[in-house]
Amino acid sequence: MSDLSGTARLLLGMIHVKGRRTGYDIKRLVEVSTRFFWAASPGQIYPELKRLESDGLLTRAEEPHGGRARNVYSATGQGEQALHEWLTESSDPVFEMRNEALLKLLFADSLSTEEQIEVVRAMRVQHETILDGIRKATPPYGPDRKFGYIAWMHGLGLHGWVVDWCKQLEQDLAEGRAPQGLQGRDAAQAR
Amino acid sequence: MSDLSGTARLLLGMIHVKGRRTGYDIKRLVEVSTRFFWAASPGQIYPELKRLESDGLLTRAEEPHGGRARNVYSATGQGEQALHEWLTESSDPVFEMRNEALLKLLFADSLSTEEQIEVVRAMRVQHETILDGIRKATPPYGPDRKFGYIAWMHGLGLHGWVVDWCKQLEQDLAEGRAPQGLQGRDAAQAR
DNA sequence: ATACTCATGTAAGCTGTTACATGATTCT
DNA sequence: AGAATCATGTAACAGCTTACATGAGTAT
Repeated sequence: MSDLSGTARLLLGMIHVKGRRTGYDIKRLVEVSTRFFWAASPGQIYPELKRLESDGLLTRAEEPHGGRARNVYSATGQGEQALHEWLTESSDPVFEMRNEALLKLLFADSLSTEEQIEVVRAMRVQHETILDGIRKATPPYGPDRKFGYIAWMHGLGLHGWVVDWCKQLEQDLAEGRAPQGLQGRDAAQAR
Repeated sequence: MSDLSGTARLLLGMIHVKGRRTGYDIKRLVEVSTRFFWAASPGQIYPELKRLESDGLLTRAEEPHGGRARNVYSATGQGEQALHEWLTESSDPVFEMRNEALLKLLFADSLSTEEQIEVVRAMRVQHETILDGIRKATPPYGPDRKFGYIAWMHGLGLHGWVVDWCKQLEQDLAEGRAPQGLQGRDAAQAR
């Protein structure tokens, strides 16, 4: 299994697909691309870049812009190798979710119908906001970056699905209909 | 905003919908229900139960079973109130995801087609496994626990969607077809 | 007898966020 | 002149997992 930290995977991957970058570049890239499925804060990015340099996976070039310091990192052969090992390793990938709206929903039986609908509405709005964030980040990926586009489409599809699910539930709750209506639809869909 | 910790929300909610429980009960409930969207380990559950007791949100009853210690926790009025406040508060709920397979996919352009397909396959298998876990936990929720059923259906639908998405992508990659085929389908779906 | 489940907890350590600190450059 | 952006970092803290430790009851 790969001994790269989560942040290291992100950094090596970013530098691999985007070319030599500064910590600040990567911070911005994360904000518009991986944020919703692999977050990283500056407090992690900068120290991890240093660590990867001292481990020989990255090299650093000082390229100040005027009097402003600037460290541009590139992958070494060892770094590229570590990246490829991680990408092709067969241990199961991390998948974690923290979904507070869904947790509220799980405990929502004793709420009033209005309060229940409000929980679902908040959940929908949240995923609509994420959807907007993804749409804004229209991937500049050409034919050489097919997978940037694929990952982007995945985000649209996934959060779009959730938004539709919420809308359906909001309707069912508002019309006092038991969400058995969901049963047929989703059971078939989820098979 | 609620000052309850993430684990506190889970514990109060569980005790609210399931009635008085031990830490061990809750640990098992988490394993079969919230695990995939709100995890909690024993190392968090036991200390947090104590904390909630000393904060007056839970009461503890010692009910040893033979020589085996057993602490059964119930919600106090204050605890129920804190739960209701959390459920109805309007600050945006936590939503976080960590999806390593998707991160790999984002960086997969330089892999061979076989390696690319393997990444997607691993992703699919992972969500199929989660789907199995959810299905096994068939919710015993009656008409008084409608939302247990709703949350369960959400899990089936969501992970089912991902599995279908992976299958489609696997096919497209295997057939050398550019996943433009996805474009029409998902763009419409995601609207 | 042995293994599994019930039951409770602690300690070490890793990961990650938030907030802060600093200062230069560029845009309005 | 002032605000926003570029650019790098640190320190304190919160959250969570893993591994360990302990022991009683129950099923095979």
